[in-house]
Amino acid sequence: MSITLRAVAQDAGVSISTASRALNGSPLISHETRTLVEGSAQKLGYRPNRAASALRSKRSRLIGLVMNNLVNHSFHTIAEVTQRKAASEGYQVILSTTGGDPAAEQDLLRTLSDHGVDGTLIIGSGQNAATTNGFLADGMAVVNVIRSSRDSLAPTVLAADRDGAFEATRHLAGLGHRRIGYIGGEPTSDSGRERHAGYSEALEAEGLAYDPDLVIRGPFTQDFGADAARELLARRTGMTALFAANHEAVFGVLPVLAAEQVRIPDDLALACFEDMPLLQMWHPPVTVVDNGASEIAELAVDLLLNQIGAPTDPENLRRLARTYRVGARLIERASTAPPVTRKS
Amino acid sequence: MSITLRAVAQDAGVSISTASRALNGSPLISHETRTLVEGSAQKLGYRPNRAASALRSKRSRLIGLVMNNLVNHSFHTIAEVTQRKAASEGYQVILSTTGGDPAAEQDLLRTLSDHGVDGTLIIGSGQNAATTNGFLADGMAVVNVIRSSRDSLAPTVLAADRDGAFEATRHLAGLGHRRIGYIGGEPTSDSGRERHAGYSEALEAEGLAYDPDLVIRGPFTQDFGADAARELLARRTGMTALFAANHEAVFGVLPVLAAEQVRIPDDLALACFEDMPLLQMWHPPVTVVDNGASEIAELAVDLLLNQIGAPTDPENLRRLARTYRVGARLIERASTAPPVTRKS
DNA sequence: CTGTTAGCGCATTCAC
DNA sequence: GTGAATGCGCTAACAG
Repeated sequence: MSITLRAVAQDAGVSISTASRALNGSPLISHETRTLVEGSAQKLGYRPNRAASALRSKRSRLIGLVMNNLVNHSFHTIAEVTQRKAASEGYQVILSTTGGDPAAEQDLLRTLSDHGVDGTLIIGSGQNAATTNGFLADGMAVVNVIRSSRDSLAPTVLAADRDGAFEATRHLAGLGHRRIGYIGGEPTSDSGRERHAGYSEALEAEGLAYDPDLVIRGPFTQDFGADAARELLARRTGMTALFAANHEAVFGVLPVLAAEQVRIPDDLALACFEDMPLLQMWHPPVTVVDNGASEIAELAVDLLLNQIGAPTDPENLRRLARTYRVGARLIERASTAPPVTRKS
Repeated sequence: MSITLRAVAQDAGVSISTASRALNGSPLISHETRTLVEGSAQKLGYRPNRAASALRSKRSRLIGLVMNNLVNHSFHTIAEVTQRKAASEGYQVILSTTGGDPAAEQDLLRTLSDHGVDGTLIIGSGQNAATTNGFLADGMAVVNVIRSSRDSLAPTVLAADRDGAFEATRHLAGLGHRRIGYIGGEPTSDSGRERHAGYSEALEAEGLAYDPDLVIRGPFTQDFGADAARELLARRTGMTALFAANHEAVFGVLPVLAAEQVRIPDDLALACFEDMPLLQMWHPPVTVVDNGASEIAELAVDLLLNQIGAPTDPENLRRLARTYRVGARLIERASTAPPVTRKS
C-alpha cells in the first residue's frame, strides 16, 4: 500500500489539512511546520495521488495535445517541446493523434475532457470550435496551434506562413531569378493560401509577373509533389528557381529532381518551407524557411498555462484570445544561388 | 456543471450503482435496465469522470510512454502507433521524454505513477529496474521496449539487432563485396554490441576476414558519423561496401559521402540500419534494415494490456516476462549493387 | 496559522 | 438484478 497524506500528517503530528497545505506551498503555514511536514513526506516517500487531487480540486496537472500525426517534423518537434516545457512546470501531457479526421478529433477532445485535462493544445481540423468553446466555458484552457479554427474563442498560435513565403521568394528574386516556380498546398488550407499569397506578393514587390504556368497547388502528399515537380519540368517554362512550399510534397519533389538529374543550384535554385534534417543533409543542403516549430510550442504552452492560472477569469481569456504569429526565418544554404547565365 | 452519474440514474429512475453497472458492462444487469440507462446517458450527454473512477477503482485508463526523444524516427513511430492502438482500446497515453537522463527518467516514472497510470512502456536507460519492479509489485504494468533493462522483471520487446545486421552484411557479401566497412554504436550499448556481432558473424559465415581497419564504433551522434565516414575513406582500405549501423551517425555519413563525391553504389555500396524517409528519398534510395518499429509498438502495447487485464496475477506476469524479438527485414534499394570490377 | 468538517464522482461491498 | 451505504485520497471552506 502506498503512503497517503494521512500517514504523513500522522508522522508529522499535524492535521491532514495542514499537511496538505504545507506540501502545496500554501502561504498560510509557518516555516517550521512546513519543513516538519516536508521532512515526514520525504522520510516516508510520500507521493500525491493525482486522481484524488484532481477529483477534489478540479486540477489534474494534465494537459492534452491533439495533432494529426507525429511523422511531420514540425509536429513531433512541437510534441517534444510541449512535453518538456509542460513537465518543467509540473504538467504531464496526454498525446492524441487524429489522423486528420474531425470526428476522431472531437472524440479525442471529449476523452481528454473526461480525464480532466486542465487544458488542451490543438493542431486541429478547425471544425470543432463548438466543442472547444464549450471546454473554455467549463474552465478548461484551449490554445489552437498551427491551424486556426474559425469561431474559436481560444488564442491561436500560427506560423508566419505569408511572411516566410514572401521572404523565400524575395530571396530567390534577389539572387536574380525571374522565373520562379511554386509548388504549394491547396487554397482550402490556411497555410496553402497564405504561402501562396506571400509568393505572389513577393513577385509583385520585385516587379515580376505572376505566371500561372509556374504554379502548381495540391494536396499535402508526397505523390502530389512528385507529379508537380515532373509537370513543372516538362512545361519548359524557363524556370530557374523553385519554391516548394508544401512540406509533404517536398518528399516527392526532391527525388524527382535528383532522378531527372537537375543540378542544384545551377539548373534550378531550390528553397523549401519548414526545416528538417532531410533538407540539411541534402546534397546540396537546401535553403529553407524555418517556421519556428519550437518557438510556436513554447508560446502555445505559455498561453495555455496563463489560462490555467486564471481559469475562471473571462477577462483574462478575452485578453489572451488573439492570434499570435511566430516569425519565420530564412536559412540560406547551398541550394540557392544566382541563375547561371548561359553564354553571355 | 457537467452531468454526473447521479443525474443519469435519476433520469433513468434507477439507483446510482445500477447506473454504474449498466454503463460499465457488468453482467448482473437486465437487458432492459441497461438500454434504459444507456438511453438516459446518451440523452443527457453523460461523460464519466475519469479522476473519480480512477480514485475508486484504481484503474485510470491511462498508460505512460517514456522515451529519450521524439526526433528519432523509430521513437516517434513507436509513439504514434502506441497512441493509436491504446486509444482504440480505450486508453490514453501520457508521453514523457527523458533526454536520456536516468535521473529524469526515474522522476518521470514516479510522476506517471502519481497519475495512476495502469501501465508504462519504457524505452529506457536500463538503470531504473528497481523503480519499475516496484511498480510491478504495486500492480502497475510495465514493458521495456527497444532497450533491455538488466534485472527488470517486466517483459521486454526488442528489435532483432543482431539478425538485422547479419542480414545486411550477408546481403553485401552476397553481392560479391569482400571489403565491407562498418560504422556502428559503442559496445556499451546493447544494440551497438548486437549489431556489431551480427556484422562479425556474417563475415565469418561468408568466409571473410574481420579487419579492424574497416570498423569504427562510436556514440549516437551525427558528428561521429561524419568523422567516421571521412576516416574510413581516408584509410584507403579497399572498402567497396559500407554498413552504417548507427542510426544517428547516418545523418553524418550521408553528407560526407555526397560531399566527397563517392558514387553510390558504384564506388561504394551502402546499407543502413533503421528505415526512414530520408533513406527512401536519398539518391539513390538506400538499402536498409527495417527494424519494425510499428510492430514492436504493437506487440509492446499488447503485452501491456495483457498485464493490465490480470493485474494481480503474478503467474500471468511470470508468463509474459520474457524477451521478445521482432524480426528485422532487409529492404533492398538501389544503393547496394555488386562491386564494379575495374578493368577486367 | 491550524484543525474539523464535508464532500468531489464514482465503484464496490453488502443486503435484499 | 437492484439499492443503500461506504469510502478511494485529497482540498477547500469554515471556524477558531
